[in-house]
Amino acid sequence: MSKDNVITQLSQVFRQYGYEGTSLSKISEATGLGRASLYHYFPKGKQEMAATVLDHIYSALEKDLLTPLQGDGKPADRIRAMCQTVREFYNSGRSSCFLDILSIGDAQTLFQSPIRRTLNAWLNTLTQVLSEAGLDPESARHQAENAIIQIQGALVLSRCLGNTDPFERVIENLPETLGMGSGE
Amino acid sequence: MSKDNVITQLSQVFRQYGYEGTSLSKISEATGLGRASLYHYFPKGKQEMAATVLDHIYSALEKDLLTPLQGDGKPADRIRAMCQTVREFYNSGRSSCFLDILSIGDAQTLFQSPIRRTLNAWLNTLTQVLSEAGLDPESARHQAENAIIQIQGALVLSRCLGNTDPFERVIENLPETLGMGSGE
DNA sequence: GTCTATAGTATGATAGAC
DNA sequence: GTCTATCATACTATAGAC
Repeated sequence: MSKDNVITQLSQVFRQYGYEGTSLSKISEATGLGRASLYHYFPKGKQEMAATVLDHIYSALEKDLLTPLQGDGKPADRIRAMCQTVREFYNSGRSSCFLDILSIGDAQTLFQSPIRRTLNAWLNTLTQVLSEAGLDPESARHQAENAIIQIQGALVLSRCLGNTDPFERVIENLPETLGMGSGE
Repeated sequence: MSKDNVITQLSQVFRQYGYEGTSLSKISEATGLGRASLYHYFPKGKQEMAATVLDHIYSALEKDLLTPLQGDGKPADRIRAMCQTVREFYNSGRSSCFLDILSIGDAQTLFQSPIRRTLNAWLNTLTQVLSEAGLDPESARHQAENAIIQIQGALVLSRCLGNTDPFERVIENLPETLGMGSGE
């Protein structure tokens, strides 16, 4: 069992149950490893597991979202590509966001710096793209925030209702919401 | 110590720590009651405590939000009143939403029906008001969803960033986002 | 109505065999 | 690298005194 494989399984448990709701027993069951075996990969225990997950999230964000967003296509095309990646990442609205989940309770204090780092990276990159598309700095920043607000809100609504329609609709309409319906 | 008083304290703990992150010790500390004393008010224990909180949320929503929304003023005025109530309820973005928090992990299964009941009541009432304002049924429903999506998303963003600005901005702009800037 | 005491279980973590 | 066995602690919940 490779560490990357373990982290992937780990992530799904944390994202579903949250930090305090995730027990080593649940992780043990999900990975097939005994509770004690997990300490081979994560000597500092549960806290290190969640921190590692957040680290992987940041890397994935950078690789699959931020780098493409900084590409050289039309801004509108890059935004559309982002929407597709976002849809896949959140499993069409069936999976929650780690940043939402891991910003609750004691986890908020424990992981606020990686959470803010990740969120700010996304916000800043989006702001830059929207600036390139012609928005003034303040509007660009606000629209970047609006995009993430809509994604997060749609995830919450879809989770509460047990229905992916709100998420799908938000993702579908996000490009034109940001003022890039078809052209640049 | 009245039961209503206990419920108020309870709510703050659940909303901050989530269902699994809330221990009877934390509740005991917040209320000043011994762990065992809590069973006098809630014989079925922790699960009944959270269920009671959700029940209170529903009542508060109905009384402070839905009834005013169904009043006889202009739709735009009623929406603006809702925004002010929402701002107070979420403590200007410093407090999380119970529906977000209690839809995670095992709590999702335990409380999905009161959560959906509450959310649908809000959505349906908002849809009705937006219909009165002249929107066709489909648009009214979508705009109602959009309002709640923006509120929930802004709460998540503000919580993650430790900054109430996004929430404040969303609430400020919500009326015009819904197409009722100043007039009808 | 609130308490002390405690039962029974689950938790995160460690030691050490293989 | 994975395991069994175990520790110390925290948890939810209950019994019963006052």
